[in-house]
Amino acid sequence: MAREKQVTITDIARSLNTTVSTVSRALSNHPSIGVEMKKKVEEAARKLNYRPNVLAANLRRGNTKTIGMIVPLINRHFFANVIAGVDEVLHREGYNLLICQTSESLQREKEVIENLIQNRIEGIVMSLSKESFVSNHIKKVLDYGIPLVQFDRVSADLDVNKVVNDNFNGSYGAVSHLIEQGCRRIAHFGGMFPINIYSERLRGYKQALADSGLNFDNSLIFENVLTQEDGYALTINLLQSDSCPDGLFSASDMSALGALLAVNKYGSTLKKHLRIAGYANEPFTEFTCPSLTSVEQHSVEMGRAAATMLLDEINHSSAERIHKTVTIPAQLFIRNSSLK
Amino acid sequence: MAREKQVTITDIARSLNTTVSTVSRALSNHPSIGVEMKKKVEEAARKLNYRPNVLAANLRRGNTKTIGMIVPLINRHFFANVIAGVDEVLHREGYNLLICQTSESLQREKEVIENLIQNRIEGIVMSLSKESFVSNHIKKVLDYGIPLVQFDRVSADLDVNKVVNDNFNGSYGAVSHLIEQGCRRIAHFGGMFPINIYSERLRGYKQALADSGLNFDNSLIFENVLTQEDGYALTINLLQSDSCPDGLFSASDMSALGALLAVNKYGSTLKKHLRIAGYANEPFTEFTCPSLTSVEQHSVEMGRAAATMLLDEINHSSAERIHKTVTIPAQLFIRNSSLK
DNA sequence: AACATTTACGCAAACGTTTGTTCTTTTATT
DNA sequence: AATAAAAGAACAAACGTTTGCGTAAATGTT
Repeated sequence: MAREKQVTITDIARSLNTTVSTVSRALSNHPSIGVEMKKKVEEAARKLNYRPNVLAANLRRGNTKTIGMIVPLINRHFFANVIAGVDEVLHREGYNLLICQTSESLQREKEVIENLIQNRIEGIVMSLSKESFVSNHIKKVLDYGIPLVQFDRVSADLDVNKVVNDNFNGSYGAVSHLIEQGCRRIAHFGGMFPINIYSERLRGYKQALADSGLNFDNSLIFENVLTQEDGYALTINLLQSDSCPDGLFSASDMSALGALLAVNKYGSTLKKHLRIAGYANEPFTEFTCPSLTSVEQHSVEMGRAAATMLLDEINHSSAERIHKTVTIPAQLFIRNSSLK
Repeated sequence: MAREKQVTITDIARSLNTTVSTVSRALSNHPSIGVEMKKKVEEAARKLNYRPNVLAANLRRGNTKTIGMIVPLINRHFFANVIAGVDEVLHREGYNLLICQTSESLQREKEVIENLIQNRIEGIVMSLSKESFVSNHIKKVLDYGIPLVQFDRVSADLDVNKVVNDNFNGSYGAVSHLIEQGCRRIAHFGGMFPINIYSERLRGYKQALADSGLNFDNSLIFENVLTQEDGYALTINLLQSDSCPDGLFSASDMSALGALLAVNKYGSTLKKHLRIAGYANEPFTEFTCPSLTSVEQHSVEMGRAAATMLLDEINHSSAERIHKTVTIPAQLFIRNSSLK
């Protein structure tokens, strides 16, 4: 508000008895300005403590060098790492990153999208909130001609650039591993199945069972068990039931952790055991007792890939582009929780 | 680049045979515009798929509603949480957050500061990189009249708003706890001592020893032992020495974890034991074997406090302000690693 | 009925740049 | 020495808003 008068190129021009156009070109090292004039301008700029106003520049030339990023929660390990990957390649190319979090709310997602458009960001990389089953608000981005790449939680019904973890194979590998370890009744703690990542993990789970000739028991599949608490409570139930499973593949490390703690606490007294595998390879999985088998998603790499795709679309904006889906391989980290 | 012609208030004005000023005021619900005109403008805006160009608006009215945030690493648990806290209060007040990471490089820190100034952010909340022992580049921010609040790693020699964890008391409490548990020779794994947080933790450590009448052994203090690897290697050395300590207070959970793993592996064969406490209360501390005693820093709360201070300075910009330091209490989480 | 006030809107300048065009001076070409 | 070309710099418009001021018509006051 009470910002003291900015010093502008007009001030520089006046101090040198020249014009703004000359100063502007001098500062951007334009060839048609003499080397002597450039020196003088640079010195005057320094002396006056001048800072270019990039708002004005952006307005004039019609591009902000910034791209918008939308994540459900900024401080989740996974998202923070994707952000880091995105920032890495974007910063290298001179772009700024405007980061917004939706807090898993569709309403907020709509708001931040509007906000980003109005801020004239040049592209968006985003992951959907848990409530985002519709995609009208995403279409607005496309209608406005803004390059978009979705990552992780993506819109199944939208033809846009996407980068996703190979949830199917990640899941398939984890479940196959449990089977190899002797599991015959494997439970699955999933997320909300309409969301692509969770449906894919479920699909991988089913396929692995099928390919091993194990029959599939719907009563062993649980939707929306993603937290430590839910995993803990549900596992206690399972351990007490007569048809207790002997393995668990969880779509979330948190609920896998809950399960692990439940087994630690009640397993021996109930004479039941569960071999467990989780998903996401959260930092703690290495240190639990026993250590937790999990699937690494290479989140930083996902961020890099997303940013690279976006930049590519921004730079080679051939009218109608073909939208690709980049799949980042999943990697199973076998630890003690799943071993015999 | 090939951005299709923007639709502007000029287009709206033309479509209604009125002027841009009327449209502008109508859109911002100015009282001197008739209700009927407002309706027409809003409808035309919707019909034309108009989005205000906030760049232009910002340029004109001389304020961007965005503040800059500078962190060493965006995907560290601690920083990600502070960011979340900052974003929470800033978003609530209608501000955008431009986040930059320095990757612990002073050079990058200088660059992003310049960049933020040039983007005319209205304030900065930042934590220093590990290389930032000088503060000329920070002074530029102040010289330019930009409200600044530093958090966590702050400049000792600068009179600015700060919010810091109570590192002294956090450390003091942890060491006192170790002493209560019977430790008599307590080692300290520290960071780089010129950095305020690490010097404070060292100070708390020394004070706790002194207050318990324990004598202080310089050979038990180690600078810059912050990683799991360093903690692990160093602890093995300690376990093998004849003057092995019986306790360890680490300024980092990572090196505390390394120590814990080293003790797990070699403690029994070497017939040595260490009670351990770390700092930061990283998510994994709860799940290690044994679980790791640590000090919680309330990172989200730090972020909220920092943002609140910043907003306060922005809004009540009385020419010369008194700069405060807000101290967030530390909280000791006692777990098994430190118990007898 | 004459004037004052209010309501609703138009005019034009300003924010700080960038950039196409024009103009003057210097240097090269013949 | 006359002319063409190149170099260096100035002019002015434009980017899309906001906002102070002016003004016509409508309403209120006496």
